[in-house]
Amino acid sequence: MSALVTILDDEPAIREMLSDALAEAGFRTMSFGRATEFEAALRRTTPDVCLVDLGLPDRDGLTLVHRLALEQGATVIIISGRAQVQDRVTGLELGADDYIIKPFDPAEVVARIRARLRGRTRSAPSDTARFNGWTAHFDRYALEDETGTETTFSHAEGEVLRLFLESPKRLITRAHMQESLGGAAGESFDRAMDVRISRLRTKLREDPKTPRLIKTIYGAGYIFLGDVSWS
Amino acid sequence: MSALVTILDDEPAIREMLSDALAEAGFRTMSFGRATEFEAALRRTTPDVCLVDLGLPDRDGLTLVHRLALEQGATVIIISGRAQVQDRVTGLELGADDYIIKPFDPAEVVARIRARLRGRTRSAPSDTARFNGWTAHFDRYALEDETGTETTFSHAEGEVLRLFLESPKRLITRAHMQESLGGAAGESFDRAMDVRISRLRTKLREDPKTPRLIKTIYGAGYIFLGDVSWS
DNA sequence: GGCGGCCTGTAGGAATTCGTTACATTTGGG
DNA sequence: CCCAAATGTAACGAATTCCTACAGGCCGCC
Repeated sequence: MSALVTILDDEPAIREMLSDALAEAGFRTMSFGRATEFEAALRRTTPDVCLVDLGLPDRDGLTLVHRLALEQGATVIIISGRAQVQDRVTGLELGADDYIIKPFDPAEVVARIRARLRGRTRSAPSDTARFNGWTAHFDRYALEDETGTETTFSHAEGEVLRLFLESPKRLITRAHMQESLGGAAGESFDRAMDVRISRLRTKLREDPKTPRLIKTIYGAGYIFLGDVSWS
Repeated sequence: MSALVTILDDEPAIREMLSDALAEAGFRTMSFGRATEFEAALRRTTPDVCLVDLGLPDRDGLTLVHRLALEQGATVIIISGRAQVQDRVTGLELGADDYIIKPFDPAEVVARIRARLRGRTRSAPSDTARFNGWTAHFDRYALEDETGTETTFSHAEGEVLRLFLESPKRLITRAHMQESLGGAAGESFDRAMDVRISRLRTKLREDPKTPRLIKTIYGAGYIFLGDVSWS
């Protein structure tokens, strides 16, 4: 599945230029002219990379970047006409992953997006993860207690657990989850996901009232708390 | 443990400028003027980030970048005087994580290194705020008492609380709040905000008669009193 | 083939979140 | 002091999510 890149810029010409170049490079794209539209879309899906113009009419761009990058853990590339070094430094320190100055060449934007996507999967694929006293062995579908007791989990449960462990402390939208789990565009596949998560919560011995590891964000998705280390 | 950054550049002045700036920023540094020295050092240590100048006397820089980035999995930032778009694109496509053009500002180099190190852990850093005996844990949606007792708050309540904590002791107009909370269309969204604040006040155990933290400014908006410190 | 067990999606009711409505209360101007 | 506008809050209801069955499918075993 190709990566999803969002474009947030108030100038239609720039949106079009970017989305053409990105589509030709093989990315899926979504364009927005206003921050509010963009934020509405974020409730339904999780982009792999967000291109954000700082000069927005309806919102302070830097605040948006901060929330995207630090609160939600998204990958953010700022595209801005402000070329001062100080602008770039503050943008990057607020959590942006890259900073591109207008006017730009679409080819460079594509190359920088690819660099960000590449860095994500560089770590060697491994199939055991430790988190908060638990150890998940994906090779033998077993979940190990802190006392060493093992419970097995099914393939479907493992898919959900892996998704959570690969993006801890980040919001995972239902749409993104549905896409990652190969969920056909089923109309009521939501319920199936609910059940998968419910069963996973049971195996993790979560208290339904106060979940410590898998937290529900009403109307948005889920977030996995817990400090994960792969090996 | 601070991160290790290597500098590979044939000009001593640039090496010194970079290593000074990086040391001041809290990194450990190692400088090299020739690729062969650098490669010898690589056999003994693994740097977190490698700064590489392309114009080296004893080796083709791009080949070195390619080997570093793709075969060894290192994080590479190219620093080059070659400013053409095509140079940047090929450098990034050969595996570099970033490309900085000479002349550069050391502050931007530091910011870009930090961005690379930050991107390594996909989990969002914990953001918590302390104020007047309370501790708000936005990552797990919990509000902690001065005695350590925790209450959870919902997503909507968290949005309001975050807005207050980001601008303490400043007037927050209803219009600004409405815009920040995404409520775009609703004309009678005012009531919704009132209710959100009411529920938040209940969780903060505010006495309705004498609010200590969230003060209402009749006809204008709200002010959050209290000394906030983020971490 | 038939039986039983495990996995997994579907269904429907319970529980939660949160905006809306309705009404009480407060504020500030005349 | 009176009134209209602004604000607080309880109660309701729509949307969303959780959970307990239940059914179909797949596999192994007799």
